[in-house]
Amino acid sequence: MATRIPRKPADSYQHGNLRPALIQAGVRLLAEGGPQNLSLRAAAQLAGVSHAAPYRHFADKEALVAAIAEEGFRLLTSCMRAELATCASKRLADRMAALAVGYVGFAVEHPGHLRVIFGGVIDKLQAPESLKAASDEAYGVLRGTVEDGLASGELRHADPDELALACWSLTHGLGMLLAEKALPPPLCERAAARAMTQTLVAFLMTGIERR
Amino acid sequence: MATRIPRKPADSYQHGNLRPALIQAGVRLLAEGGPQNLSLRAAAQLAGVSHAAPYRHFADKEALVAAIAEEGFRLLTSCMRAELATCASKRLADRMAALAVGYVGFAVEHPGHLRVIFGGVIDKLQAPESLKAASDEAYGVLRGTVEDGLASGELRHADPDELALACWSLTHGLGMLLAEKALPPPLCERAAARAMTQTLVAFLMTGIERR
DNA sequence: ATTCTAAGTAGTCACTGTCAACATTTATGT
DNA sequence: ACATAAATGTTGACAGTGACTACTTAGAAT
Repeated sequence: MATRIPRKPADSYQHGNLRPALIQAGVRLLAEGGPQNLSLRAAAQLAGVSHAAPYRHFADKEALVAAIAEEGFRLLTSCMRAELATCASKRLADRMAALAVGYVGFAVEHPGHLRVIFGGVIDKLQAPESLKAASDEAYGVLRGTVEDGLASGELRHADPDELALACWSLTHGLGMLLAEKALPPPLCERAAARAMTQTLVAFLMTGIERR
Repeated sequence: MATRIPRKPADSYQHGNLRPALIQAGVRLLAEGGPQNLSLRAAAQLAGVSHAAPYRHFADKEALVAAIAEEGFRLLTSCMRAELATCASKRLADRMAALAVGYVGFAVEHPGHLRVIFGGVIDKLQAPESLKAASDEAYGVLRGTVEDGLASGELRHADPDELALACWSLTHGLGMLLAEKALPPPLCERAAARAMTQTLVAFLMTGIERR
């Protein structure tokens, strides 16, 4: 249960990889027990270093949380891009479904990151610039796909931000509910979640496609 | 900023209303600073009692959180019911929009409750029975409306749970994003949020209505 | 009026975030 | 090569927090 996060050299004084190891440990603590389960000391212990070592890499706890959030956004972006890449179809509906599958997959497989990003743990108003950039890039993937759909005439004429928000909301809501296990367990299986995501996105797409 | 929560008698030894006062204080702490900002001691201070007084009313911090969650579900249910009640139309699309407006209104005006319910703060697996009941009742409002729509033929033939989940996901996602201020500020205004909710639900309804 | 009980207080312990002082390893300049 | 600086990690300390126990007080019951 309490697997150590390996340090590079066998048992040297220096860890060699402490920063990423702390992030990884933090994510695990988050995923296992929610926001209150995340402590710098516990993360340090998981990484196999002393309780004050984290301060060589993070100014304070908030900085660690921000780093987790940033990694989360990058992960989210890459999950969406990966699904888009494996989507052979050029149809917008299929591409939107792929995007959503990537998003939901991220939510289910990285609940720790998700909680940090959307659980009120970070103060978005005073977040570092790099975090906002990572966030914008994730939204950009969605926004870009919607714009493609508008350009190709597959989407009905409407405010692109409204269309994007509709997809985002649906997908985000489903992802959150799955990650929080607010839905019946069978639905939380990977395959079931994937199928459900495609079904729900199809519902929405029918509503916003050009007729 | 730190308004005291009033006690019944002027300055008596007994508070008289400590339990609800602590819940109220907890909600405020949650809403202001996220899950890590909630502490029993801070709540006690807001209520104007000593640090151990809460233990006369709550077994531990988790019990306070559970009480907040339960109140949250009841609030959510009543917000949805209230909007449904003021909805004159019998059209399913209008009723679903009203439901969503109630849900989103709850999210925006009670972010503290929302975070407790859906922020991984409580362990849903070992939550008290009353909490599950309150949760089921909230879902029941949505589920009931969907069933009405199926019965009246306004909804296309599909699994009612899938249809309900589509509405729930969209609404929940929008509510979460608004509550977390992940969307541009103008959208977080009450009127703007209401309009956006109606727009997005209309998108979805077009997709799941019978044609 | 006396007594009983619910409600609040004080004190304590373990854990957490944070900082400062010290130690060790690695990198750098000559 | 060697001395020295910078980076990284450790130890120890302090205040704030959750949680528990023992004590005190207000208010109701008899």
